[in-house]
Amino acid sequence: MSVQASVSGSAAEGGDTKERLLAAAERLFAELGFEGASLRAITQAAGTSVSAANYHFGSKEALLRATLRRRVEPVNRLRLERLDALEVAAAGAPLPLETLLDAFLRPAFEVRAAQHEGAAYYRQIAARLYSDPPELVSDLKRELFRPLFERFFAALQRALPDHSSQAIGLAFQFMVGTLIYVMSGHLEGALGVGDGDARPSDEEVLARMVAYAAAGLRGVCAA
Amino acid sequence: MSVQASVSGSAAEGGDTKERLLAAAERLFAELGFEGASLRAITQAAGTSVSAANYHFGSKEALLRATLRRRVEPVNRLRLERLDALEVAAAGAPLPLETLLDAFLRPAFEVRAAQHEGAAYYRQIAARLYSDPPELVSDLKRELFRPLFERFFAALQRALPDHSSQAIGLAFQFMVGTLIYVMSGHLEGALGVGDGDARPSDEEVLARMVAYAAAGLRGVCAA
DNA sequence: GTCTATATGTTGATAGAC
DNA sequence: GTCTATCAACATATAGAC
Repeated sequence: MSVQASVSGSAAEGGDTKERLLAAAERLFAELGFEGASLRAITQAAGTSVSAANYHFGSKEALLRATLRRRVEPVNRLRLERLDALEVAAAGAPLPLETLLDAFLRPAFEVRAAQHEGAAYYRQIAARLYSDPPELVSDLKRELFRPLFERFFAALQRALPDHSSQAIGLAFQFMVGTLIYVMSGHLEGALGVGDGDARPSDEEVLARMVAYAAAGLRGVCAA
Repeated sequence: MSVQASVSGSAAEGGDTKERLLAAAERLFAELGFEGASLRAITQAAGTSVSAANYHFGSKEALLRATLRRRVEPVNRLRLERLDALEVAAAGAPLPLETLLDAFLRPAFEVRAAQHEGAAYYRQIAARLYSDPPELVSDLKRELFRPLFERFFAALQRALPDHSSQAIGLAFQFMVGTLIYVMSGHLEGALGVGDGDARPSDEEVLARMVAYAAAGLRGVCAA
């Protein structure tokens, strides 16, 4: 009965169509951009049809938003879980700056490393949020990042009580810019980073980023 | 003779076709991305035809590279001029870190501010270099940035003699990520930056960036 | 140098069978 | 849910007149 139904048809090949579409869309959007990746190429890579994609997502734009949300949400959830845990443990005391920055930065590296096949494409997803047509993603950006930003901003203000909120806000954005750049894979092939000898590991890059951002945040007021 | 020739034909409307094409392409590539901006839309905005664009640039891809080169080259020229002048004045002594960073960062702001109508679109040009299909721009990136990078990297090593070259290389890339983010206009509309009260001026942002990057570079070794 | 006209392919979305 | 077939619109590039 239901066994026969699940075996018949094209759903039998393992993995449901919706998930295959998300995976293919992620890869092709990352490689070719929103306009460059045609719905036909995506659905062909997913082993399905254009109309199946429109059935599941309604439009190409909605498919883009679904791919972005799928990757960003777990990172931000992890960030907030870490921050919650740290604040509970600190029992009201301000968190050390390095600890706070690590809670914000590390999840991006962890989730990227945890993607099996998506790892190679994950790198460009964050960048797309900042280069694809704003009308497609600005609402999504607000939805995904506003609650996160407010929590970390408040924690930074407690960690740096002598800083103006403008200085903290700017420095926080500076750090976000660095993170997007690194997550987009621009360190690979960057001139002068690990030239000749060893390319730095994720762990090295993260440690340097925390040190750089912490020093930068502390020093940003010496303007 | 030549006067008549210059008056007749469609070149008389002021501003030559090539320049109008570059201006229109810049705007539409910035707004819609490489694939999103059609050659038809660009040539129509420039008041000319598709075949004129292909005559002047050969292909849509070459037109993209020309728009990028047109904006990036003056910035890098200015950077190198400043660095040359500073090193001559220092007569062999290492340059102060803040001075060096200012020479790298300020030209980006200056050139952006100097564009009359291009200013609104300039912001996304740098970002496009880092999100458009790599095969279209990676050679161009190397051509435009390698000589620049080598000069500034050497100057940074002299300014920070106790830092490893890996630490300097990474921190330099961190700063580049911040600059691209800021030049891409993501500060505008960023949550928590100048919310309510005054939005920071270019001069304020630049001063904060120099202070942030200088402190970050000095502190990046405390990993 | 610039145009009109056109060749040739692709796009996103939908209608309707199953 | 997924398919095939089809639509109107649009793409890039070129040919050839002027």
